[in-house]
Amino acid sequence: MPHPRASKEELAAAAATEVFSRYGYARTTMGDIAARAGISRPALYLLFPDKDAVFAAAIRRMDEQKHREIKAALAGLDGLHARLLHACKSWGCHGFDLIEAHPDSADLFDLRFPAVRKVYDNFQALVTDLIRDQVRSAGIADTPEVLARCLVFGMRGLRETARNGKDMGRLIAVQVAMLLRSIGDHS
Amino acid sequence: MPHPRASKEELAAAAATEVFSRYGYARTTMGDIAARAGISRPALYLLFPDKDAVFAAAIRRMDEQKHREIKAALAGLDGLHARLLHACKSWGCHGFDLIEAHPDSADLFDLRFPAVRKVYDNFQALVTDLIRDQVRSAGIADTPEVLARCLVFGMRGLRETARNGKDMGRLIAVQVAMLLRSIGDHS
DNA sequence: ACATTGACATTTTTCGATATTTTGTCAATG
DNA sequence: CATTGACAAAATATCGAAAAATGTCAATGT
Repeated sequence: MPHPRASKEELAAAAATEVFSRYGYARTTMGDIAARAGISRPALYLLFPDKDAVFAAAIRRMDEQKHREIKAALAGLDGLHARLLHACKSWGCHGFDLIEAHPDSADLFDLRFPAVRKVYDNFQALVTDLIRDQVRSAGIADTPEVLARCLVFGMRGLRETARNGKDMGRLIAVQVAMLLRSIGDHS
Repeated sequence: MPHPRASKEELAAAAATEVFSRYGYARTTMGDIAARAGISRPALYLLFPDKDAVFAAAIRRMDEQKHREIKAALAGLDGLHARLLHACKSWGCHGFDLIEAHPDSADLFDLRFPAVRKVYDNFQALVTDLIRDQVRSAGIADTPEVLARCLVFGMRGLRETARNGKDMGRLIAVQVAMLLRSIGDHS
């Protein structure tokens, strides 16, 4: 038997995701998470070594779910442009609405957390995979990785500058279009 | 007589630039600035209505000087690629070294200050002017303004992520190259 | 008259000492 | 053996007093 249908860690991480999303990192206690998970606080410490580990698990959980959503949607889309555009809009615009809704949850985007940095790295990897073939075939000097990284930079700067702005989708579209033109894609 | 060679406001702004650059916004007092300018604190209030106005003047001063530097250097460069690359590297890498050297001066980059937002807007305008002709002639759907904005977003995200990283110059170069390829420039 | 400033009231920030909360780890329990 | 009540250490919140900074004005000097 590989794993129960939902491991205890998974259940606790799910509870943590809810509480962290609602109150942010600083304002949620291990007691809150344990209560939401229906276990005692020491039991939570048996599942994770410390609060940071719970946080990392919650972030990873959210990230994995978002990537599953994106990849499922991508399967039904044709053309690099449509696929990249959907990935970026889904990740950048709608990806973290729940989190950003709460003003105290800005710490969920603090790059000082390794788990948060990994969210950006994962998205960069996703973009890299999407554009790799086109970059190779177009004979671009820069690698797909570094081009993807530039796009993520742009989306991060955009998020900082135009947080919750409603033209965020349009600006992401321009960034995507720029990247695609720069690698010779016209799909 | 239009203006004395250096108005009192200008002298005070120069003093403010020094002190703000060294200690950041929060940790410099009107007394510090007045002392540096060699005037009394009430005299400083005669020149500017409040601390924010002094801050705005200092930022504007720095920004204008950096733009003068960039434009002077641009006059000696040929080709859009060389010109845009120099502008971006100068602005993004070396532009605010002095300020960023001090760990307490992060507030100098806080977008909540209108004067700081204007720094980004001014740089966006500079980039827009540089690329306008090429964008027009290449028949790109997006405007030069919005393309320049994307580049500024990217540089802002880069600054957040890779603060003081020594590969910042290279990443800026990639962003510049991406933008130029996307508008069909190969200079 | 006019530019300048010492001195003041008000607001903001800092500080320190105390109380509360939270974390992480047991030995005890069922 | 899985679970938890209870504990010590550390972090954080609280709060009143002290210090500092802001913005203003009447007084000063030229």
